[in-house]
Amino acid sequence: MDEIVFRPLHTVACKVRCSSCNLREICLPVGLTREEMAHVDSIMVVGQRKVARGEALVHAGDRFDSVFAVRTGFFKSVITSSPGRQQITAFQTSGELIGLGGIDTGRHEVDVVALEDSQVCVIPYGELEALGRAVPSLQRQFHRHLSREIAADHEAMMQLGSMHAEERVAAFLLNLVHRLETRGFSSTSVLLRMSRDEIGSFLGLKLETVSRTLSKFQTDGLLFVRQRQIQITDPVGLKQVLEPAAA
Amino acid sequence: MDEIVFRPLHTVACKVRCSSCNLREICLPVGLTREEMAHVDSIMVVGQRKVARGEALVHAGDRFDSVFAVRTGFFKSVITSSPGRQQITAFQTSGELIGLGGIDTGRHEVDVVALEDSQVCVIPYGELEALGRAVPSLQRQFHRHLSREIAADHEAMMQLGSMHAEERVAAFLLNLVHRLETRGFSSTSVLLRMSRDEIGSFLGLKLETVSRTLSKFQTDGLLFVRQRQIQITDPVGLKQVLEPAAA
DNA sequence: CGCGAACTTGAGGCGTGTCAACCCCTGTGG
DNA sequence: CCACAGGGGTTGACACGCCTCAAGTTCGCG
Repeated sequence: MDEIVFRPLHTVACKVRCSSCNLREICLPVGLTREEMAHVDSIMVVGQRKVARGEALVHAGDRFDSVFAVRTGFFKSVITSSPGRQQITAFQTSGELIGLGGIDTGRHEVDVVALEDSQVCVIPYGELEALGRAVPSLQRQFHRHLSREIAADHEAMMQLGSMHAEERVAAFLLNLVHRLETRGFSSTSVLLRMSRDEIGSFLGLKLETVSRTLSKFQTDGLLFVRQRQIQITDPVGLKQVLEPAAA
Repeated sequence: MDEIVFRPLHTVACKVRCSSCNLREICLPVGLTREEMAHVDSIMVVGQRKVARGEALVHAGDRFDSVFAVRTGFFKSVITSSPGRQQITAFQTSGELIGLGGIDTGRHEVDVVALEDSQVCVIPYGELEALGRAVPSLQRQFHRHLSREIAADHEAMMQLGSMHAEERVAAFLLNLVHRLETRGFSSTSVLLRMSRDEIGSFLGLKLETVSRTLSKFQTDGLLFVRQRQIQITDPVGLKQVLEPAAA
């Protein structure tokens, strides 16, 4: 009811430059030369958008015309088929691209919701395509991002299809911590941005099972849990949860 | 022990032309004009390769330098993490691309195995990239294929994460039949190319559960099963398995 | 300070996994 | 042409992991 009313609903027409972004080593333009990045900056109009916690960045069914790169914050992508049936397909954080599943049909296939106040770059897909033709290494990086999402989805399928609850939760935590570590955060301490229910939706488990599993890990001395704050005390032990029969 | 010995292990250096391929309306070059397709034919060296039933097209860890388009036959893509833990991530048939998950790392992440004697086009990735720059609509189609795989993986995650056994099997059959229908096959009759065990691996179920579920569908009058031959007698009923509470 | 949402923990039920026996189909060799 | 072997498929009995339902606690936010 307050400031939300005044915030524009769509893209802020404020130009953002990749070359001066602190995510340039993680995000779309990884590995571009200074000149290439300057070229990208000069041609591609990248807008910026803020999304408040709980708000949707895109809705399923929306026309697809841009991909989004997370600058700051945390998002979930949720697919809904039959009413009531929902599945979180990914959690995205800084430097990760959102909306890639919509290129094919021209419509977004997921709802994307901010889990905390966040900021994204809005990258018009048409411009990205055109610029990819002019800057091969940008094209290459875009393809790598698409491919990375495919490989990540396969890993998620592996977890959903062939792991027990403890293994799924362990894999989830290790994956999350690893991604955060790449971004300069602690490798042993995480503040979860998502609820137990959301973790469960991603892992194909109920929230109670997630909660119980975290409690068990604490009992087993692998980590400390206090609500959404997690401190991993035995990273090796946590990895061993994934090894079927350790020596 | 017979002719297999004489079949070259790698790509047959035989040029294949997209323009004269009967899959051109389904495969990578969908929607290209006659001129564009001629251009593609003249530049891109697409090899061909035969893969016998049970043989691997690629192994996980292999250097990635080509994507493959299925011409004829059927494949499974299997990801293996910890020894013993396996997950089939997809079944591919004619017109579908294989190996897209390997672009990012430069190594294939899956084993791809033929489920019947098959033929693929070998599309060198470097050439595809270059040609995409020259032919925008080819680039667009390639992106759409990448995006389609992402969306398909999300659908698979939805099945694995939030459906019961009956729903998964029904969704699997409907998806399979739909894809085959697009290729001109019957929408009610399928000859499964994969074993119960392989279906189970894809769906996150045990082979016994797959078998039981198919039997139950038969008892319920939705279909006839005889080994790998399936005749869908009540397509509407089968779809209703996916609707939580039908009227 | 108090309400509601999120989380934890317990008890019991159900769906799918496990283990095992049997059947069917195919291919092979006598 | 039949016997046999073997892999794939079916079916049953039972076990167990996760879900369901429910009560109680903690935390965050207005």
